[in-house]
Amino acid sequence: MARLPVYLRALNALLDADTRTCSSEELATAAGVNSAKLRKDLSHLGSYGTRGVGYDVEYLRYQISREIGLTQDWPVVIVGIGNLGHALANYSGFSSRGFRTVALLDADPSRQGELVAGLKIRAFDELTAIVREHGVAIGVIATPAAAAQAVCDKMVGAGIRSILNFAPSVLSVPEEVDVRMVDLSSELQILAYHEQRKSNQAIAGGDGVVA
Amino acid sequence: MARLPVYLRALNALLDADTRTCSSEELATAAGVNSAKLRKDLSHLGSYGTRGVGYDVEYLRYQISREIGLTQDWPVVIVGIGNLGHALANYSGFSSRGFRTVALLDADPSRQGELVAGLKIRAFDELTAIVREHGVAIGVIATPAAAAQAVCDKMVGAGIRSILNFAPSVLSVPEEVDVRMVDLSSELQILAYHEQRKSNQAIAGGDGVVA
DNA sequence: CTCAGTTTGTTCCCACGTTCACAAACTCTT
DNA sequence: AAGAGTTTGTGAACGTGGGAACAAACTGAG
Repeated sequence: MARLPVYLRALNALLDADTRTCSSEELATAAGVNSAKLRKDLSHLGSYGTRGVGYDVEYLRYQISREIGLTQDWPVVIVGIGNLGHALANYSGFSSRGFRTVALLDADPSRQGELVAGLKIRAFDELTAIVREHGVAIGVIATPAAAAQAVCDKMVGAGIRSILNFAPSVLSVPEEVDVRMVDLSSELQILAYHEQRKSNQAIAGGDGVVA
Repeated sequence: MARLPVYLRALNALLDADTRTCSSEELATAAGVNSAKLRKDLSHLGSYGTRGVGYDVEYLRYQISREIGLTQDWPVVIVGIGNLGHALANYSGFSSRGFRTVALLDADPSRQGELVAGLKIRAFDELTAIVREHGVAIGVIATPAAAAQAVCDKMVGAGIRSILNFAPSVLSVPEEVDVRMVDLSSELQILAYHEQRKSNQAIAGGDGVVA
């Protein structure tokens, strides 16, 4: 379920505030969802709450971590060390949550050898060997759109089965491979769409369509 | 609709390949969706296709751009110029799609004055004045989680009504304000979740739960 | 002009996810 | 020990979104 990471974040925040137990209502508010939804989500993992009391924050946190798979080590490779790849390599949110960046790859020879976030940028050709050596299952694509499909194909060929794609390009992959797409400019466009509708409503008091 | 930007990308790709007209089937494949869904989405905008022929790529592209609001200018401010803010400021996908970054803001005085992507980093205090001056409606938050809500509140106070939040923190805003959240580590966690289930299936041939 | 072929726009149906509402279960006071 | 007060887990209604299928509309050939 895509909301588990949100719950996990909320639980971590509660732990930081030394909260030992919490109700579904509190946790739901912190996570920004309905409390019934939260309870149903959690009940799919098992009965980790106590009626009349609530949830033990530490215990629930561990159970969700385990469910997501954060109790194990996830080696990750990042391909495409431009501005975005650079930022991702330095992003503390990855390493602090059980993800370990084992290699940074770039096709541009002039960048290879450069030190980013304590790792030397290596040649894209080394991908297969690195995946084999570290047992990498997750790959991050931060290349331009034109290169994304080729990088993806090589990742799949090397055995990677989960891909996080930041390139604005639809990837075609075998069925057993998961792709999650993060398109930064799409997000802005969606905001602009809603913003425009809000403006039109303010002006026309309607849907902005002139008959 | 959240899929319009995807369609727009696909149409741009078709235009680059000098395609004048396309069927819903082609466009749907390029966008990675079902053709019936695509037709239904497009029909919400109006009847821009011709039965027996298909859609005029250029015309449809313009109509979608107009619907999203890309025919107008969208000034944007980015707050928090760390690794990620830096990458966003340099990200060509924003400027090439009608979004104009008018200011970069950071609370850290030692960074202020620094030149990033042709813009000088300015003090966070200047936010309200900048929003007023440029008519900014969209704000991007790329600060640490701890600062996000305060930045958000100041944005809302200054009149910003659409916020793109990269900080891993749930923002509370008035109803009329839109927030889109992009949580990079959540994306990785969702991948890890699926990856773990795939591994368990491969080993146990079941759901991985031991009775 | 007519008819076969093609493709859009739309209707109908289904499945999923969300929410409400309530029973089961726990705590604490008296 | 019993009852009042909480809070979880879940069953049932509801709404939304997706997909198949079909009618309407266009093209082109004969």
